[in-house]
Amino acid sequence: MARISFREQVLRAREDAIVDSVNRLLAEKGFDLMTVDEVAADVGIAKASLYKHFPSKEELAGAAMVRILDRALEQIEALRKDQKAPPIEQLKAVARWTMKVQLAGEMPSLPAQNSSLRAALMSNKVYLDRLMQVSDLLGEWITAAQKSGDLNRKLPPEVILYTLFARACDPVLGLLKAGGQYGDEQIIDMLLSTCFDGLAGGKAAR
Amino acid sequence: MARISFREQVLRAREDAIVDSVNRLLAEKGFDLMTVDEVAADVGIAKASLYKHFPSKEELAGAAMVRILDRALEQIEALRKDQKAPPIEQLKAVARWTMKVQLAGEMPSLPAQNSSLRAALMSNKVYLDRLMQVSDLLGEWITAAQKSGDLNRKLPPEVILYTLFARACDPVLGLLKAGGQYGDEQIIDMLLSTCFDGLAGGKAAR
DNA sequence: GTCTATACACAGATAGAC
DNA sequence: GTCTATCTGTGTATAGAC
Repeated sequence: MARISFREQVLRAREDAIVDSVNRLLAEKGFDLMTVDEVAADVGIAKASLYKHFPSKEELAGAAMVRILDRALEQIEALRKDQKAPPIEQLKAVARWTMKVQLAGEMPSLPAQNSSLRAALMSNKVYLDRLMQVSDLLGEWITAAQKSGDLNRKLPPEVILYTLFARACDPVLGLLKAGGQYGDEQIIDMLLSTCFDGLAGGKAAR
Repeated sequence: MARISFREQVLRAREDAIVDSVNRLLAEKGFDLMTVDEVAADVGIAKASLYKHFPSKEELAGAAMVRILDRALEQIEALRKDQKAPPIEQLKAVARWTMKVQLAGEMPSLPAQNSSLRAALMSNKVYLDRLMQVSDLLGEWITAAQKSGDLNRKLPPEVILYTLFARACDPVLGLLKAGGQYGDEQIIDMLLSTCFDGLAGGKAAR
């Protein structure tokens, strides 16, 4: 491992703090409503200093996305080491983690519409790399679960993958949480049920 | 029915054209990225004229939402007259219609985060009224379908309702359409399957 | 009610001193 | 690399003539 100077450590720590703020603000207000001024204020530095670390608002968002994907990869790797569970359970565990993060207000979900943001992300190699890693790992579990019959064989794996990804920004989570009638675990259990067994109930309801 | 002057008819037609544009732009770029200038340009009138019809951007969005809810109510009423189908099939038909509208680029979905918009909608009586009407009608079908065992009895009706509403802004639709591998009907069939029977496949897969 | 022209606010990004 | 001060563009909303 390369040696890192003290100066660089401080720099890393600061950038980490920045990404922390961006992550939270992104989860709270979304990309369009988050302002760079807010980020700077939240970190406690001047806006111009922010721009020395990240060249644009889009890059800020990209860094936050890379980080959440890294956290996801950590989770996935940890699950892979506990080999005991079958693929379907691994997938449910990942989905559960995703929802937990969202309910905790730590899921930076981006609008699919903003074109400047999309362009920036699509040319962000690190982001694309992480996204592909996650997709590949989940893809393995998906095809395995389809082979064993735990997931519907008629569905293209792609569709299953997208559907799982979409759990990260499912508005139902927020609506139920805002309703205040259910605890986080309860909400997650219900949505896991609707996701894997459907509104009809599938295996579980009969 | 009240008599309507010619002048008023022209006014109505113009406002209809405005809401048309807002609806499409809202579906295309979302509330935050849609600008009033664009709307005006799209309708072909000056921005100041727009503001004579609607007092704010939020009201514009509200009008578009009222209209899509009215279209939904039309659909629902039409289905109610064809009494032949059981509640579960009625619900699927509504979900199918919702997805079709979204794929056609005519579903004005709003960000859950924008607070000024939320405030405006929550004090928009017409909007709230339509929303409640739709909720009530769907709620009847939901409880009936639960009674007959076609929908999971363990799920609170609220959760089912929200999940169905969420189909109107499901990002998976857009992703699959962008992929270009599947036709609209195919996409809708797959997502209807995952929605009601789950990723595991439920009744359908076995 | 429709227009042109403009006020006003604010956000992203930069300049330049330290 | 951090700051204060500023530039520049753009978006919502209005003024005021017709």
